[in-house]
Amino acid sequence: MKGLSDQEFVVLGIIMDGATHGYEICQSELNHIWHIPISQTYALLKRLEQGKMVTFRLARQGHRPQKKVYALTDEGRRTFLAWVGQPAEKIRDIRTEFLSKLFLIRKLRLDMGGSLIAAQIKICKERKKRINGNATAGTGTFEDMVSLYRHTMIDATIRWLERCLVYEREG
Amino acid sequence: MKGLSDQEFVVLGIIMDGATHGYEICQSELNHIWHIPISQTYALLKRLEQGKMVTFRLARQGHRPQKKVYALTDEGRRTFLAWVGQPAEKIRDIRTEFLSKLFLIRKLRLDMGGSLIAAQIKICKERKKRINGNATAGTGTFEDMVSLYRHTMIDATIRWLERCLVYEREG
DNA sequence: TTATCTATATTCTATTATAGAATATTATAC
DNA sequence: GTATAATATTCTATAATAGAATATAGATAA
Repeated sequence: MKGLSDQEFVVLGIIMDGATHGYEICQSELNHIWHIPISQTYALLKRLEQGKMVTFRLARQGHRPQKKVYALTDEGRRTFLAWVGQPAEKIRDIRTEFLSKLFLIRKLRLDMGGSLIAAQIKICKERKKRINGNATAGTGTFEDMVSLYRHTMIDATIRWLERCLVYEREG
Repeated sequence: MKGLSDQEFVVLGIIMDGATHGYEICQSELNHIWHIPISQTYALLKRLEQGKMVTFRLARQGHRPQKKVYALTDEGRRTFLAWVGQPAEKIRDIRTEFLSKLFLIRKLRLDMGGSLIAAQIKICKERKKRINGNATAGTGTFEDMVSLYRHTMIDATIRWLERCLVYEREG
Protein backbone atom coordinates (compact mmCIF):
# COMPACT_ATOMS: atom_id res chain seq x y z
CA MET A 1 0.00 0.00 0.00
CA LYS A 2 1.60 3.22 -1.25
CA GLY A 3 0.14 5.64 1.26
CA LEU A 4 -3.44 6.11 2.30
CA SER A 5 -5.72 8.97 1.31
CA ASP A 6 -7.10 11.20 4.07
CA GLN A 7 -10.49 9.57 3.58
CA GLU A 8 -8.94 6.17 4.27
CA PHE A 9 -7.29 7.46 7.45
CA VAL A 10 -10.62 8.87 8.56
CA VAL A 11 -12.26 5.48 8.09
CA LEU A 12 -9.51 3.87 10.19
CA GLY A 13 -10.18 6.44 12.91
CA ILE A 14 -13.93 5.85 12.93
CA ILE A 15 -13.35 2.09 13.24
CA MET A 16 -10.89 2.75 16.08
CA ASP A 17 -13.68 4.74 17.74
CA GLY A 18 -15.91 1.68 17.74
CA ALA A 19 -17.65 1.49 14.37
CA THR A 20 -17.67 -2.04 13.03
CA HIS A 21 -19.07 -1.95 9.50
CA GLY A 22 -19.65 0.30 6.49
CA TYR A 23 -23.15 1.45 7.24
CA GLU A 24 -22.21 2.43 10.79
CA ILE A 25 -19.14 4.34 9.55
CA CYS A 26 -21.41 6.41 7.32
CA GLN A 27 -23.41 7.46 10.38
CA SER A 28 -20.46 8.95 12.23
CA GLU A 29 -20.91 12.59 13.26
CA LEU A 30 -17.82 13.27 11.18
CA ASN A 31 -20.04 12.94 8.13
CA HIS A 32 -21.58 16.32 8.96
CA ILE A 33 -18.16 17.92 8.60
CA TRP A 34 -16.66 15.87 5.80
CA HIS A 35 -19.25 13.90 3.90
CA ILE A 36 -17.97 10.66 2.40
CA PRO A 37 -20.61 9.07 0.15
CA ILE A 38 -21.80 5.57 1.08
CA SER A 39 -20.46 3.87 -2.03
CA GLN A 40 -17.11 5.58 -1.45
CA THR A 41 -16.97 4.31 2.13
CA TYR A 42 -17.37 0.74 0.95
CA ALA A 43 -14.69 1.25 -1.72
CA LEU A 44 -12.33 2.62 0.96
CA LEU A 45 -12.98 -0.39 3.22
CA LYS A 46 -12.16 -2.72 0.35
CA ARG A 47 -8.85 -0.97 -0.30
CA LEU A 48 -7.98 -0.84 3.41
CA GLU A 49 -8.62 -4.56 3.60
CA GLN A 50 -6.41 -5.22 0.57
CA GLY A 51 -3.71 -3.09 2.18
CA LYS A 52 -4.01 -5.12 5.42
CA MET A 53 -5.01 -2.07 7.48
CA VAL A 54 -8.24 -3.77 8.54
CA THR A 55 -9.57 -7.32 8.68
CA PHE A 56 -13.20 -8.45 8.65
CA ARG A 57 -15.40 -11.41 9.41
CA LEU A 58 -18.92 -11.91 8.16
CA ALA A 59 -21.67 -11.71 10.78
CA ARG A 60 -25.20 -13.00 10.30
CA GLN A 61 -27.41 -11.26 12.85
CA GLY A 62 -31.03 -12.18 13.41
CA HIS A 63 -32.67 -11.91 10.03
CA ARG A 64 -31.04 -8.63 8.99
CA PRO A 65 -28.77 -8.65 5.95
CA GLN A 66 -25.36 -9.94 7.03
CA LYS A 67 -22.63 -7.44 7.64
CA LYS A 68 -18.85 -7.32 7.47
CA VAL A 69 -17.47 -6.70 10.93
CA TYR A 70 -14.17 -4.85 10.61
CA ALA A 71 -11.27 -4.48 13.05
CA LEU A 72 -7.99 -2.56 12.77
CA THR A 73 -4.78 -4.51 12.32
CA ASP A 74 -1.72 -3.46 14.32
CA GLU A 75 -0.39 -1.77 11.22
CA GLY A 76 -3.70 0.00 10.71
CA ARG A 77 -3.58 1.36 14.25
CA ARG A 78 0.04 2.48 13.96
CA THR A 79 -0.57 4.09 10.57
CA PHE A 80 -3.59 5.97 11.87
CA LEU A 81 -1.81 7.29 14.97
CA ALA A 82 1.11 8.54 12.88
CA TRP A 83 -1.32 10.45 10.64
CA VAL A 84 -3.70 11.95 13.18
CA GLY A 85 -1.04 14.01 14.98
CA GLN A 86 0.30 15.79 11.88
CA PRO A 87 -1.09 19.17 10.78
CA ALA A 88 -2.53 19.68 7.29
CA GLU A 89 0.11 20.93 4.85
CA LYS A 90 -2.41 22.76 2.66
CA ILE A 91 -4.58 25.53 4.06
CA ARG A 92 -7.45 24.45 1.85
CA ASP A 93 -7.47 21.10 3.70
CA ILE A 94 -8.13 22.65 7.11
CA ARG A 95 -11.87 22.15 6.83
CA THR A 96 -11.60 18.47 5.96
CA GLU A 97 -8.26 17.06 7.08
CA PHE A 98 -7.51 19.18 10.15
CA LEU A 99 -11.06 19.17 11.51
CA SER A 100 -11.28 15.40 11.03
CA LYS A 101 -8.07 14.93 12.97
CA LEU A 102 -9.23 17.19 15.78
CA PHE A 103 -12.57 15.37 15.91
CA LEU A 104 -10.93 11.95 16.11
CA ILE A 105 -8.32 13.03 18.67
CA ARG A 106 -11.07 14.29 20.96
CA LYS A 107 -13.31 11.30 20.35
CA LEU A 108 -10.49 8.85 21.06
CA ARG A 109 -9.16 10.95 23.99
CA LEU A 110 -5.67 10.91 22.51
CA ASP A 111 -4.22 13.94 24.30
CA MET A 112 -2.66 15.35 21.14
CA GLY A 113 -5.15 18.14 20.49
CA GLY A 114 -3.01 20.99 21.82
CA SER A 115 0.10 19.94 19.93
CA LEU A 116 -1.88 19.42 16.71
CA ILE A 117 -3.43 22.88 16.88
CA ALA A 118 -0.06 24.47 17.71
CA ALA A 119 1.58 22.67 14.78
CA GLN A 120 -1.23 23.82 12.48
CA ILE A 121 -0.76 27.42 13.58
CA LYS A 122 2.94 27.10 12.79
CA ILE A 123 2.20 25.78 9.29
CA CYS A 124 -0.24 28.64 8.67
CA LYS A 125 2.20 31.30 9.84
CA GLU A 126 4.95 29.89 7.63
CA ARG A 127 2.57 29.88 4.69
CA LYS A 128 1.57 33.44 5.41
CA LYS A 129 5.20 34.55 5.23
CA ARG A 130 5.62 32.83 1.88
CA ILE A 131 2.60 34.54 0.27
CA ASN A 132 4.06 37.33 -1.80
CA GLY A 133 2.43 40.68 -2.32
CA ASN A 134 0.98 43.12 0.14
CA ALA A 135 -2.51 42.78 1.49
CA THR A 136 -3.27 46.47 1.62
CA ALA A 137 -1.44 48.40 -1.12
CA GLY A 138 -3.27 46.98 -4.15
CA THR A 139 -4.55 49.05 -7.04
CA GLY A 140 -7.43 46.74 -7.80
CA THR A 141 -5.96 44.29 -10.28
CA PHE A 142 -7.11 40.69 -10.27
CA GLU A 143 -3.78 39.66 -8.74
CA ASP A 144 -4.44 42.11 -5.89
CA MET A 145 -7.79 40.48 -5.23
CA VAL A 146 -6.25 36.99 -5.19
CA SER A 147 -3.44 38.14 -2.93
CA LEU A 148 -5.90 39.84 -0.58
CA TYR A 149 -8.06 36.70 -0.56
CA ARG A 150 -5.14 34.55 0.55
CA HIS A 151 -4.12 36.99 3.28
CA THR A 152 -7.67 37.37 4.54
CA MET A 153 -8.30 33.64 4.68
CA ILE A 154 -5.02 32.75 6.32
CA ASP A 155 -5.38 35.49 8.94
CA ALA A 156 -8.91 34.32 9.75
CA THR A 157 -7.66 30.74 9.98
CA ILE A 158 -4.87 31.65 12.38
CA ARG A 159 -7.23 33.65 14.60
CA TRP A 160 -9.64 30.71 14.68
CA LEU A 161 -6.87 28.22 15.47
CA GLU A 162 -5.64 30.39 18.35
CA ARG A 163 -9.14 30.46 19.75
CA CYS A 164 -9.29 26.66 19.43
CA LEU A 165 -6.03 26.39 21.33
CA VAL A 166 -7.53 28.37 24.22
CA TYR A 167 -10.60 26.11 24.19
CA GLU A 168 -8.36 23.06 24.14
CA ARG A 169 -6.23 24.21 27.09
CA GLU A 170 -9.18 25.41 29.16
CA GLY A 171 -11.59 22.52 28.54
CA MET B 1 -24.88 16.89 -22.35
CA LYS B 2 -26.35 16.90 -18.85
CA GLY B 3 -24.67 19.99 -17.50
CA LEU B 4 -21.02 20.93 -17.56
CA SER B 5 -18.62 20.83 -14.64
CA ASP B 6 -17.00 24.07 -13.52
CA GLN B 7 -13.74 22.88 -15.04
CA GLU B 8 -15.46 22.48 -18.41
CA PHE B 9 -16.89 26.00 -18.19
CA VAL B 10 -13.44 27.32 -17.36
CA VAL B 11 -12.02 25.65 -20.47
CA LEU B 12 -14.77 27.28 -22.57
CA GLY B 13 -13.83 30.64 -21.08
CA ILE B 14 -10.14 30.24 -21.80
CA ILE B 15 -10.92 29.33 -25.41
CA MET B 16 -13.20 32.37 -25.66
CA ASP B 17 -10.24 34.42 -24.43
CA GLY B 18 -8.21 33.26 -27.40
CA ALA B 19 -6.61 29.93 -26.53
CA THR B 20 -6.86 27.51 -29.43
CA HIS B 21 -5.61 24.13 -28.20
CA GLY B 22 -5.02 21.98 -25.11
CA TYR B 23 -1.43 22.88 -24.44
CA GLU B 24 -2.17 26.59 -24.65
CA ILE B 25 -5.16 26.25 -22.33
CA CYS B 26 -2.85 24.71 -19.72
CA GLN B 27 -0.67 27.81 -19.85
CA SER B 28 -3.46 30.23 -18.94
CA GLU B 29 -2.75 32.37 -15.86
CA LEU B 30 -5.89 30.83 -14.40
CA ASN B 31 -3.82 27.72 -13.80
CA HIS B 32 -2.06 29.51 -10.93
CA ILE B 33 -5.40 29.92 -9.15
CA TRP B 34 -7.13 26.69 -10.11
CA HIS B 35 -4.72 24.11 -11.44
CA ILE B 36 -6.25 21.68 -13.92
CA PRO B 37 -3.81 18.88 -14.78
CA ILE B 38 -2.80 18.51 -18.43
CA SER B 39 -4.38 15.11 -18.94
CA GLN B 40 -7.58 16.42 -17.39
CA THR B 41 -7.65 19.38 -19.78
CA TYR B 42 -7.52 17.04 -22.77
CA ALA B 43 -10.27 14.88 -21.28
CA LEU B 44 -12.42 18.00 -20.79
CA LEU B 45 -11.86 19.08 -24.40
CA LYS B 46 -12.93 15.65 -25.60
CA ARG B 47 -16.15 15.83 -23.59
CA LEU B 48 -16.86 19.42 -24.68
CA GLU B 49 -16.44 18.33 -28.28
CA GLN B 50 -18.80 15.39 -27.79
CA GLY B 51 -21.31 17.79 -26.22
CA LYS B 52 -20.99 20.14 -29.23
CA MET B 53 -19.73 23.03 -27.08
CA VAL B 54 -16.56 23.26 -29.18
CA THR B 55 -15.44 22.14 -32.63
CA PHE B 56 -11.90 21.51 -33.82
CA ARG B 57 -9.84 21.14 -36.95
CA LEU B 58 -6.41 19.56 -37.16
CA ALA B 59 -3.54 21.92 -37.92
CA ARG B 60 -0.12 20.82 -39.11
CA GLN B 61 2.35 23.64 -38.41
CA GLY B 62 5.94 23.60 -39.63
CA HIS B 63 7.50 20.46 -38.24
CA ARG B 64 5.93 20.67 -34.78
CA PRO B 65 3.49 17.94 -33.77
CA GLN B 66 0.06 18.74 -35.20
CA LYS B 67 -2.50 20.30 -32.92
CA LYS B 68 -6.26 20.43 -32.61
CA VAL B 69 -7.44 24.00 -33.10
CA TYR B 70 -10.63 24.50 -31.12
CA ALA B 71 -13.39 27.09 -31.47
CA LEU B 72 -16.56 27.66 -29.44
CA THR B 73 -19.89 26.78 -30.98
CA ASP B 74 -22.81 29.19 -30.55
CA GLU B 75 -24.17 26.91 -27.86
CA GLY B 76 -20.78 26.83 -26.15
CA ARG B 77 -20.67 30.61 -26.07
CA ARG B 78 -24.23 30.92 -24.77
CA THR B 79 -23.67 28.24 -22.13
CA PHE B 80 -20.49 29.91 -20.92
CA LEU B 81 -22.06 33.36 -20.65
CA ALA B 82 -24.99 31.98 -18.64
CA TRP B 83 -22.55 30.35 -16.19
CA VAL B 84 -20.00 33.10 -15.74
CA GLY B 85 -22.45 35.64 -14.29
CA GLN B 86 -23.81 33.39 -11.54
CA PRO B 87 -22.27 33.39 -8.02
CA ALA B 88 -20.96 30.18 -6.45
CA GLU B 89 -23.60 28.45 -4.34
CA LYS B 90 -21.10 26.85 -2.00
CA ILE B 91 -18.72 28.96 0.08
CA ARG B 92 -15.99 26.35 -0.34
CA ASP B 93 -16.09 26.99 -4.11
CA ILE B 94 -15.21 30.67 -3.80
CA ARG B 95 -11.51 30.02 -4.34
CA THR B 96 -12.02 28.01 -7.50
CA GLU B 97 -15.40 28.78 -9.07
CA PHE B 98 -15.90 32.42 -8.05
CA LEU B 99 -12.30 33.48 -8.65
CA SER B 100 -12.32 31.79 -12.07
CA LYS B 101 -15.46 33.64 -13.02
CA LEU B 102 -14.06 36.97 -11.87
CA PHE B 103 -10.82 36.29 -13.77
CA LEU B 104 -12.65 35.44 -16.99
CA ILE B 105 -15.08 38.35 -16.71
CA ARG B 106 -12.16 40.77 -16.40
CA LYS B 107 -10.13 39.06 -19.11
CA LEU B 108 -13.05 39.09 -21.53
CA ARG B 109 -14.14 42.62 -20.48
CA LEU B 110 -17.68 41.42 -19.88
CA ASP B 111 -18.88 44.22 -17.57
CA MET B 112 -20.49 41.79 -15.13
CA GLY B 113 -17.88 41.96 -12.38
CA GLY B 114 -19.81 44.26 -10.05
CA SER B 115 -23.04 42.32 -10.28
CA LEU B 116 -21.23 39.00 -9.78
CA ILE B 117 -19.49 40.22 -6.63
CA ALA B 118 -22.72 41.72 -5.29
CA ALA B 119 -24.58 38.47 -5.94
CA GLN B 120 -21.81 36.50 -4.21
CA ILE B 121 -22.03 38.75 -1.15
CA LYS B 122 -25.78 38.12 -1.04
CA ILE B 123 -25.25 34.34 -1.16
CA CYS B 124 -22.69 34.57 1.65
CA LYS B 125 -24.92 36.68 3.87
CA GLU B 126 -27.84 34.31 3.37
CA ARG B 127 -25.59 31.38 4.24
CA LYS B 128 -24.38 33.17 7.34
CA LYS B 129 -27.95 33.58 8.58
CA ARG B 130 -28.60 29.87 8.08
CA ILE B 131 -25.57 28.76 10.12
CA ASN B 132 -26.94 27.82 13.50
CA GLY B 133 -25.12 28.36 16.75
CA ASN B 134 -23.45 31.38 18.20
CA ALA B 135 -19.93 32.35 17.31
CA THR B 136 -18.93 33.56 20.75
CA ALA B 137 -20.79 31.74 23.50
CA GLY B 138 -19.16 28.31 23.11
CA THR B 139 -17.87 26.24 25.97
CA GLY B 140 -15.14 24.59 23.92
CA THR B 141 -16.86 21.54 22.49
CA PHE B 142 -15.90 20.30 19.05
CA GLU B 143 -19.22 21.59 17.71
CA ASP B 144 -18.33 25.05 19.04
CA MET B 145 -15.05 24.94 17.14
CA VAL B 146 -16.78 23.92 13.90
CA SER B 147 -19.42 26.58 14.35
CA LEU B 148 -16.79 29.22 15.07
CA TYR B 149 -14.81 28.09 12.02
CA ARG B 150 -17.80 28.59 9.75
CA HIS B 151 -18.58 32.01 11.19
CA THR B 152 -14.96 33.12 10.98
CA MET B 153 -14.54 32.00 7.38
CA ILE B 154 -17.79 33.42 6.13
CA ASP B 155 -17.18 36.79 7.82
CA ALA B 156 -13.70 36.95 6.31
CA THR B 157 -15.12 36.05 2.90
CA ILE B 158 -17.76 38.78 3.07
CA ARG B 159 -15.20 41.38 4.14
CA TRP B 160 -12.96 40.36 1.23
CA LEU B 161 -15.82 40.45 -1.27
CA GLU B 162 -16.82 43.93 -0.13
CA ARG B 163 -13.26 45.08 -0.67
CA CYS B 164 -13.34 43.52 -4.15
CA LEU B 165 -16.53 45.42 -4.90
CA VAL B 166 -14.82 48.70 -4.06
CA TYR B 167 -11.88 47.74 -6.29
CA GLU B 168 -14.29 46.84 -9.07
CA ARG B 169 -16.22 50.12 -8.86
CA GLU B 170 -13.14 52.30 -8.53
CA GLY B 171 -10.92 50.65 -11.17
C1' DT C 1 29.82 15.87 -32.10
C1' DT C 2 26.85 13.81 -29.38
C1' DA C 3 24.13 13.63 -25.55
C1' DT C 4 20.85 15.93 -22.73
C1' DC C 5 17.51 19.14 -21.64
C1' DT C 6 13.62 22.16 -22.54
C1' DA C 7 9.51 23.35 -24.99
C1' DT C 8 5.73 22.02 -27.78
C1' DA C 9 1.63 18.88 -28.25
C1' DT C 10 -1.25 14.89 -27.38
C1' DT C 11 -2.60 10.19 -25.86
C1' DC C 12 -2.92 6.33 -22.76
C1' DT C 13 -3.40 3.70 -18.55
C1' DA C 14 -4.34 3.28 -13.85
C1' DT C 15 -6.25 4.85 -9.74
C1' DT C 16 -9.36 7.50 -6.90
C1' DA C 17 -13.78 10.03 -6.05
C1' DT C 18 -18.67 10.47 -6.57
C1' DA C 19 -23.44 9.74 -7.95
C1' DG C 20 -27.03 6.79 -8.29
C1' DA C 21 -29.35 2.65 -8.90
C1' DA C 22 -30.04 -2.18 -7.52
C1' DT C 23 -30.58 -5.72 -4.09
C1' DA C 24 -32.34 -7.70 0.21
C1' DT C 25 -34.61 -7.88 4.91
C1' DT C 26 -37.39 -6.24 8.74
C1' DA C 27 -39.92 -2.87 11.64
C1' DT C 28 -43.23 0.61 11.93
C1' DA C 29 -46.65 3.94 10.67
C1' DC C 30 -50.95 4.77 8.49
C1' DG D 1 -52.41 -4.62 4.18
C1' DT D 2 -49.56 -1.41 2.00
C1' DA D 3 -46.15 2.00 2.04
C1' DT D 4 -41.97 3.64 3.67
C1' DA D 5 -38.16 4.05 6.64
C1' DA D 6 -34.11 1.84 8.45
C1' DT D 7 -30.52 -1.54 7.98
C1' DA D 8 -26.68 -3.26 5.02
C1' DT D 9 -24.03 -3.98 0.81
C1' DT D 10 -22.94 -4.21 -4.20
C1' DC D 11 -22.69 -2.61 -8.86
C1' DT D 12 -22.21 0.47 -12.78
C1' DA D 13 -21.04 4.63 -14.80
C1' DT D 14 -18.78 8.78 -14.83
C1' DA D 15 -15.44 12.28 -13.34
C1' DA D 16 -10.94 13.76 -11.46
C1' DT D 17 -6.02 13.10 -11.01
C1' DA D 18 -1.38 11.27 -11.45
C1' DG D 19 1.98 9.73 -14.26
C1' DA D 20 3.99 7.63 -18.07
C1' DA D 21 4.42 7.25 -23.10
C1' DT D 22 4.85 9.21 -27.64
C1' DA D 23 6.63 12.51 -31.01
C1' DT D 24 9.32 16.70 -32.93
C1' DA D 25 12.79 20.14 -32.82
C1' DG D 26 15.72 23.71 -30.99
C1' DA D 27 19.18 24.97 -27.40
C1' DT D 28 22.92 23.87 -24.50
C1' DA D 29 26.76 21.80 -22.49
C1' DA D 30 30.37 18.07 -22.31
